[in-house]
Amino acid sequence: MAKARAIQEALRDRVITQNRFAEVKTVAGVDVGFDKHGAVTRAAVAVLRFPSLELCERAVARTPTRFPYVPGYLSFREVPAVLKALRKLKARPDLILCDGQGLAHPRRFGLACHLGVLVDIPSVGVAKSRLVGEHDEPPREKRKLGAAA
DNA sequence: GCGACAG
DNA sequence: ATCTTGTCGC
Repeated sequence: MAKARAIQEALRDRVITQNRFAEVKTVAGVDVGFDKHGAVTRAAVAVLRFPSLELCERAVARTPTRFPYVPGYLSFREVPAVLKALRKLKARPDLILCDGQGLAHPRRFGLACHLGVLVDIPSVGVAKSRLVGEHDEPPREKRKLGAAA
């Protein structure tokens, strides 16, 4: 696990938070599942035209599972299969949405960051539940533009 | 030592 | 993630 930690720390410095004002014409959605009782990792990616959301292309890839699920290190388990699926695409998507956390990670380097850095494509983590931290319920009303942080 | 813990 | 019955809400 120390090795994974070292890789994580190194790649983290390549995360860019700035808006690069890229025009998003295609968005990729990625999710991972497992076959053979966890022995095989299976990643699927669907690329949609934005904002019409019509399907452009899709790809599925399988790789032998070589890393256990360890909170904080999920990317090491799922990223290999995702990279393989992305390599099958004809065109690189402009943005990637993936299951799991991105910056909301104890070391600010969740699955979305890890993937985004490796393929150099802006990515957003869309987790279904919380890894760490807590928050108050956001105000129902939208904050005024330009209001103080 | 105990509890929490993306997927 | 994966399995899986009963239950809840629209």
